[in-house]
Amino acid sequence: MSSFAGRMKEYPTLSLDRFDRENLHARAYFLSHCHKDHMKGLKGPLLKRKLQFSRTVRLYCSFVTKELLLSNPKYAFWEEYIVPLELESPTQISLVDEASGEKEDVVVTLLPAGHCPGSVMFLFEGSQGNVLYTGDFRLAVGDASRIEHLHSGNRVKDIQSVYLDSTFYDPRFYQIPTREVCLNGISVLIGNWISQSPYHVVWLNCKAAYGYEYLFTNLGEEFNTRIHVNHLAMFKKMPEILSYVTTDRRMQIHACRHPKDEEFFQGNRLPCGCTAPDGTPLRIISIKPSTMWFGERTKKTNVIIKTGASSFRACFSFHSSYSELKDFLSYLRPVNIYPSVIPLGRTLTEVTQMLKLMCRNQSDQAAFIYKPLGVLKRNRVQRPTQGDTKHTNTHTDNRDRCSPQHVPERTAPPVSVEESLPLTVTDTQSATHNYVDCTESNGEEEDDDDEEGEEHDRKGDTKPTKKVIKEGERKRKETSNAPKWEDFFNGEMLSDSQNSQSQSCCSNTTTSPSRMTGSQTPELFSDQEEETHEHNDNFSLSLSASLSNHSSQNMDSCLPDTLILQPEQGGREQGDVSTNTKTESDDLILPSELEELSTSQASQASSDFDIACTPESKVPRPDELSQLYRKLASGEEVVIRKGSQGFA
DNA sequence: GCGATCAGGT
DNA sequence: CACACCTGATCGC
Repeated sequence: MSSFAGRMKEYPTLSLDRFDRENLHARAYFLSHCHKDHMKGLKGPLLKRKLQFSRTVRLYCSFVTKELLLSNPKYAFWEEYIVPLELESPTQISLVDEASGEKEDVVVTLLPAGHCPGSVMFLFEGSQGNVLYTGDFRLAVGDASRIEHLHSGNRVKDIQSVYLDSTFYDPRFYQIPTREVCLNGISVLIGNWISQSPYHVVWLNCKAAYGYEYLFTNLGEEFNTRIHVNHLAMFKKMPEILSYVTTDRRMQIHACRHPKDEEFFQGNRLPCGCTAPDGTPLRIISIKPSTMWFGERTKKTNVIIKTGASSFRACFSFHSSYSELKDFLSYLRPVNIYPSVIPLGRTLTEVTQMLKLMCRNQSDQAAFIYKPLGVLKRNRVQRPTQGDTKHTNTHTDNRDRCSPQHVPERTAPPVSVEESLPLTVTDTQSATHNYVDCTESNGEEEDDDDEEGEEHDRKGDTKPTKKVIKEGERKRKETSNAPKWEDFFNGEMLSDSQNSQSQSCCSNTTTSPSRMTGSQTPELFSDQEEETHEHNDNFSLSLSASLSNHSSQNMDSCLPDTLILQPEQGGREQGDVSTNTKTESDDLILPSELEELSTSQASQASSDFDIACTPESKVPRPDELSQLYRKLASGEEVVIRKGSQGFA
């Protein structure tokens, strides 16, 4: 939860995501997204009063955030004070002190944050340097390089400070399966259930917060259905969402919530009722999206975990993992990094210390510390990235992004045109008009033209950036001026790299915890019921969450995600569980287990790092192995390194 | 009576 | 595995 006080050192006259206390005196407000912990004071009477007496104070946010905010009557009074801005459209804002008339200009650019619909990061460029406030965000490894406005020409902008969503800035949260991987796991689980009969339904036990919408849209698309939800009104101007949700409860996928007594409706009860219109009892499984993370030494990332007879937890994260954050920061290399969240069990000092390592003047040190991991992991996988899931494009270069040493001094790898994000000239103009409206002044649309062009990347050289963008804009799907929740999806589309890098250390195996080699970290895999349940095959499947384009389960197919579904137990609550949806079952387990074993073996079972082999050594090939076996069997002398156990 | 804050729950 | 949110108790105005 954000503990950001609302103000940045460089531009203390504006406030972000906090609207109480000192922030009451701000000259401009910014709301990164519509979550309550970023809206403190936003409906306060003091602020309301201030607005009524002010001619210049406005709230800046994305169109989608505006829409969501105003859908709540408590914030309706903001309507005339909100200035929605297009994504990726640098907009000059005058910060006016109404008492003295003193004025300071700053250029703000909204960047997609991938956290929830409408969520953005704010890039400020002005006399005090370039400052990035991330709000809450989830970007995948490599995404920073695709954000046009973080670049100037082919270089990374000189960022003075980053105000960071540090929710998971802790090695504990080293890895969180990518959005696509998680989505895929959920899809498989749902597909296997609802295909059994029209009475098999799924309840997505989502929190009352924005951020699950992409789940709904993707599932809706995949299963050609709508998701049952309680309210639609907030999405009325967002057809991309609206077309996948409904208040009709005769759906097989639900994300509805009961107004009260949530605990009563846990497990396999459906908030909107447990029987079909014709009276037939529904067969319900519940899926609770929740964050799951994995240590750096962990190969497996089970995106689905069974937590009860008919309940599951599915991996889902609104925030970037530790490795994603490190990638982001090592790409930008800001001078300062300020955490806006203190991860549980840590102190501000600790986090600040850790973040220092990612700051520019510490860069050598950071590289020294982290380089080995990146190098080793990267080297292991040679195959090109497998693009995965329907929303992913392939970017074979992503893997490189992983390691700090690939971050150029200050020059960014050129962002290819097709990867760049859109900015239409009209966007910019309309945004500028917004600005003009609220602080009477120059109506000219070129605010950046006459910037001092010297000092290379320093502040506000938006001009070159714009030029680059113009080339790229064609390639992107049309962006209209209409309010669109793509603010969010843009973020989504950025993360097309997926499976490759953030999990480059993984092999695609499916094993139960008990079968794991000693090197694993067992606590991560204590899948609640897993060990206690015997497989009764009623609903047992064990497969990769990313089935689509992994025809074979090669050792180096770097898909880590393993979907572990345990058999449906007895099912008396559901009345049953007739079925046998044993899909790709046990036969699949074996080969991968073997792989798992031999892989661990090769790395001496000490960790999941891709520890480099002894220079002369290599992983034995099958034929070599059988030869080895023969020798062993015949009693021939074979040199065996300490710790090797032979292949079971 | 209202808002802010905290504890406790999901 | 924690997120974002809700409710209810308490306190101050």
